[in-house]
Amino acid sequence: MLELRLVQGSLMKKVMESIKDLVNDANFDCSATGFSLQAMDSSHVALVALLLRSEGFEHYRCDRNISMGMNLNNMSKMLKCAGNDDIITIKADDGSDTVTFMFESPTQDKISDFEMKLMDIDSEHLGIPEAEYHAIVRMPSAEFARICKDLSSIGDTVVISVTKEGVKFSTRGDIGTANIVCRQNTTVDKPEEATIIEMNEPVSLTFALRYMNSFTKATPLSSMVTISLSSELPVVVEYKIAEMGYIRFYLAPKIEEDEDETRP
Amino acid sequence: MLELRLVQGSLMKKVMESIKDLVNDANFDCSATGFSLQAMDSSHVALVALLLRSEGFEHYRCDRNISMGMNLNNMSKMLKCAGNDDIITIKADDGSDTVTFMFESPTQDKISDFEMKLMDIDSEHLGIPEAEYHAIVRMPSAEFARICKDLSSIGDTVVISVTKEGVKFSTRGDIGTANIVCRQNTTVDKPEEATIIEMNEPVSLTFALRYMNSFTKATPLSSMVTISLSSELPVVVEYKIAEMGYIRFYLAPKIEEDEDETRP
DNA sequence: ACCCACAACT
DNA sequence: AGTTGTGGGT
Repeated sequence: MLELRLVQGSLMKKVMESIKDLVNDANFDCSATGFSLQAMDSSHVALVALLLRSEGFEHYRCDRNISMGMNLNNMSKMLKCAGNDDIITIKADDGSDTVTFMFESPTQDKISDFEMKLMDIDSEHLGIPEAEYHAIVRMPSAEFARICKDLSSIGDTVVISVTKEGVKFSTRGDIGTANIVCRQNTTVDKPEEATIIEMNEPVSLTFALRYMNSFTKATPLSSMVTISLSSELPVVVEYKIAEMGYIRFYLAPKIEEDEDETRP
Repeated sequence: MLELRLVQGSLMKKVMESIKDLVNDANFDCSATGFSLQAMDSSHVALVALLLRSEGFEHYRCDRNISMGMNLNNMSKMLKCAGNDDIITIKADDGSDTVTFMFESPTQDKISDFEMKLMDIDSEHLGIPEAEYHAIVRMPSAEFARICKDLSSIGDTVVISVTKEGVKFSTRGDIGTANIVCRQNTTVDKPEEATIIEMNEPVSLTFALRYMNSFTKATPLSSMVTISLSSELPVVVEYKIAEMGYIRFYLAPKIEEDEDETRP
């Protein structure tokens, strides 16, 4: 028996909106620890890891670990039927092949329940090792989203370079080039606008903007984003979910090509 | 000679927006009683009945009963040219095959007139008998609209079931099922949020959501909607138009199919 | 009710 | 990538 009650239902709605464009089907794993998901995007390039800790729920009952395969598009359709102020409860009976989403309006005058078929999805659950990163950039999530969007109108990839002065986002395309530099600034009075760089050694890596732009769908979940970079490691783009956990996106860097790609 | 002057012109605009998606051409009937319309939707499944009583107009002159056939899309185009605060006057000369819409801006600084060709439309005017209904649900129109919209993302039809506890809207589709229950609640201090159920006997009927969603286009006309249900009778979805009359939509229930539709 | 932003479609 | 339509916020 599984029963998770989340008073701030809009949070679950936002989580779905963050993931559904990247991943079609995924297993949600429930244990005493919390509600989590790990999945590759449909083209097997990026990886999403979500964690909502049990302590963040108003009620969390999970008798035994279960893995529920869901079509995220369908799940998203149902969650869209919840009001932003609704309380959301996710229920599943043991051995059932369905999951139920229950929405309670704040006044309790409207109670909705939506039942969805679960699916069998085989997914290898990758252990993601904790790693030391060469550089960790923490900046306003809206600013990062704006940068990725802006750069993608010029080029397809972004080079993220971190020095101790700041972080530089660069691209190059048919119509020209673009460089956006964000200086470290720890505005003490406005922590929501700070850009903080922890750097052990300079790093410069190239990523596909298409994926970065998908990741920024999570922007409504947190005002800050953390970007962790190491050469030879996938970048981690993390949005903390207040009081509950995080959503993390992993993306392998592109191997830097020679300047002149046509050279033999 | 016909001359109807309506200071609250936005009301006529809203009326057109409510009907034009459902009905292409219709006769507007004018008599001493008022300005009315009765028409089947283009696929002859639903029926719209509109009444704007003469007393609701600031000036109402209708020398003899006339019926004016109009293309509602074209009429709507013209009415869209009226400002929301404009005074709208509808004029037609005896024997003329045109109708004129005149719009006066609140300051009287701008006077527009639009003339439109009338058309010959043969329509049988159905007498709609007053009926006793098994159940009458009165609820906030915005809530009803939201429910119809939400359910249509899951299924094509809605089962509306009324018991004395409340009214339940259910659907079923490929991705799952949905049930939304609204409890009766007569919040005395907020009559605009009340849900009131008058029930003589329980009733459960099935309707096409496509039509329900068309009906909810009338939501801007009234904060409340009334849904009258009887088995074997068309449902009536009514929006009162303040001080003037109403717009009513009729829709026959779907005959409940056997559980197993493939049975011989 | 109007304006802005995000999402889907071309 | 641009445009149009829809949904949410002020």
